Amino acid sequence: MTADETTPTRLRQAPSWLLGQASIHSHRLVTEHFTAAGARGYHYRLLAALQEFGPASQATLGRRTGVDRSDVVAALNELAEKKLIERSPDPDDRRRNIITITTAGRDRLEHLTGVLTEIQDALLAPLSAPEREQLTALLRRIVDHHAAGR
Amino acid sequence: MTADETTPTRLRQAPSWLLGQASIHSHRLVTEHFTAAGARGYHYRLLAALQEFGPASQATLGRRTGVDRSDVVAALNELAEKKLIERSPDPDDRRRNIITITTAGRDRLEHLTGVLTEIQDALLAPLSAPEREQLTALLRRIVDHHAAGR
DNA sequence: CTCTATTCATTGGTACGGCCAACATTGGCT
DNA sequence: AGCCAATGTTGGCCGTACCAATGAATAGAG
Repeated sequence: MTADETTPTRLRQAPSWLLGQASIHSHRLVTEHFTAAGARGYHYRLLAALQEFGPASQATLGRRTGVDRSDVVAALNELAEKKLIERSPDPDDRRRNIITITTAGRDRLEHLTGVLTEIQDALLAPLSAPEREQLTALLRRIVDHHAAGR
Repeated sequence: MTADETTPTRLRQAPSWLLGQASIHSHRLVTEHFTAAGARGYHYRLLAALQEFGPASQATLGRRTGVDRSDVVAALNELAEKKLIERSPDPDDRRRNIITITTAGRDRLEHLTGVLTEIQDALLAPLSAPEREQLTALLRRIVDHHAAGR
């Protein structure tokens, strides 16, 4: 057969490897579905933050979404071109821009959220509902643990 | 407080997000520890495949480790410089190179395997032993599922 | 046995995500 | 007034995953 495609045991055993591989598949799904919808990960993150917490400065958006300040700039430029957000100077602090989501932005976010839901289903296809929750809970604990250290 | 750093609910809920975040932390741990040891992910994968399955062509190595053929070239160049592998032409098929792990390569692999073990511990710190197995099993099923479709 | 398709190593380039350094502007604190 | 911190922005780096194209060489079909 294709013993040619067997993964070394040392790798198969390591959770870090499994995590990475799973993340690759996940990332591929997200990229495929999102690019088909004309978006990418950063866009969704920023739109979601704006929708949930309302207008904010770019720095705050970066903190909420885990996107670097410098990358926020580029992503917002792209979103602004598509009229999904608006950038206006903050009168109370002239260093800042106040970013606002537009109606078109909300619509796009809703649409993308639907896409995201499909993605989760494809990603977790082999797992039952309780197993999915189990996995989510375990992952959340890992993420929280490592996020705690800043 | 820093409601400034709250992640949007839509993201926190998505397993793809959690997977990605966990993978980032995992990747950071791997990178830190490995670069401290003078290696990187690709090196370990290739050495592990050579150790477990013996000498192989570059294409085969790529298939076994999930590394693109073109990236295998670069990684093997680096490993060859450090005398951890040897490249020799295949007399039976002059298109191929036969890659062999050296004694130094085996030593390095053992050392890196130790490093990897430490990494797993840091990564899974918040989980109990049975929880770690649970997570590993769930991840494995996801990875296998998506790897099946090539 | 020839012709075609496939495989191989290699080069070079793309995309995306995470990250860092620097800079000028502006605000807060004392 | 003076210093430190925060902000937006530019420009860059790295790692990982990819894809396209090339020339050499082999395998398979006829």
